[in-house]
Amino acid sequence: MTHATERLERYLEDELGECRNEDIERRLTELGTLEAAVGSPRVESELGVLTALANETRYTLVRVLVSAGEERCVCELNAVVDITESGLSHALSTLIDAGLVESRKDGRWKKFRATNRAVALLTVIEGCTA
Amino acid sequence: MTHATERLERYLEDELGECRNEDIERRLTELGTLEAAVGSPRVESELGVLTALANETRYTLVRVLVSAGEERCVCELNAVVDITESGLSHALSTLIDAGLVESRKDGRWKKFRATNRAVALLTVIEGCTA
DNA sequence: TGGTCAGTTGAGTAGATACTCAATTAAATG
DNA sequence: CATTTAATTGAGTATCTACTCAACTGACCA
Repeated sequence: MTHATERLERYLEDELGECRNEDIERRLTELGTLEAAVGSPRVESELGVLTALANETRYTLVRVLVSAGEERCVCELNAVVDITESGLSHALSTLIDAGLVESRKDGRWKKFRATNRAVALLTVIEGCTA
Repeated sequence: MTHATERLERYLEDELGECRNEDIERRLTELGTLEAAVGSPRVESELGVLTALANETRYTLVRVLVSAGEERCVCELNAVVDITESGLSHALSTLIDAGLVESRKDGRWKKFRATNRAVALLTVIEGCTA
């Protein structure tokens, strides 16, 4: 029995008054169920969205696009983040992969707009953060 | 005039038909307003929450605590993430700093529970992710 | 059709991050 | 009071990430 399981055993003794092997196994199963409640490809996708947003440059871009409420050209976005053209392109591509922005070619310019997903997320984040 | 501003000038010429200096300045101001719409300490706090969630270990912990719906002991959480006791403690401390979990000492055990903020965020993330 | 321009791509790198290990704290217990 | 135990802290490190630079693609225009 591992160190961690021994500790869980002592904890269950405290909580339940006694602790048989089946009590430990039941609790471990229960915890495993909570963890696996949603499929792992889904968690991967959720983590992808979170990591895309969890960066000052990208978060600023999404915020600007969401509050603009309409599409903006790369050359306009270049004015709001202190980064090279190349870095901006990398950032926007990450955001597209995460489904947070969409893009469209317009003549010689390329325009980006926030997706519904981005709007929903930013609304809640702003709403529930102190 | 910088390279970036020259490009914005050409873009505005395309968009507006003509472009005087005041047109460029107006657009730059408008973009700056979008960016600064919310104070920077607030953005910092939002980014803090996002970076806390944007990690597989911590995201799993929050998900387990949210779906458990009640407090869980460190020794139980140890069973759902493949990490040392020390690593788990670091992770939980990051989550507390971000206001995503709360803790309480109970005898010799320490119990953690998800905050309302965590519940709200996870609900939206799960809801709007494919 | 050669040049310019908007934007992308990929390699390289400095700095950030997520762990582990070892030492430590603080509480319960004998 | 000494020991055990739950959990934390801090230092060290391997890995990851966000950027820059340089080279490139493809569209537009002279």
